[in-house]
Amino acid sequence: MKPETLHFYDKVYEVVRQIPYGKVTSYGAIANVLGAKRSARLVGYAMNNAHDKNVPAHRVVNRNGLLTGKHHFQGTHLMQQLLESEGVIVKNDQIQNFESVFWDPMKDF
DNA sequence: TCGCTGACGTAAG
DNA sequence: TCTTACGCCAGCG
Repeated sequence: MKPETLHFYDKVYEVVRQIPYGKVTSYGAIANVLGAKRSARLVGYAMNNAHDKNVPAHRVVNRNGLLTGKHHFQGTHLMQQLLESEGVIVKNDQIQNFESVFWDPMKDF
């Protein structure tokens, strides 16, 4: 399901909400699903607004599995805490076993 | 209304 | 192999 009538940001929110428990994905993967591989930035920037959108932004990391957006969370390690509570191992802002917990949005579409 | 900025990713030098 | 530059779109001074 890919609502193309919505704005790019809204599309991002839709995809992020599809991320299952205990899984994570990358900005680039989301951008790719939206058909704009080069718009990975927008995905990240969209997350900035996602704070008020009921979106699990903590499940979205960059391509390296790095928690680049953790600064935007309340607590210093809130993002890490959330991920770990879901079974995702995080160390030094870096997701361990990234390939194991990585969820490809393409599969759901 | 115009311009700057912002959770990334890829290509090229 | 490492560093630099560019593209994408929306929100907010």
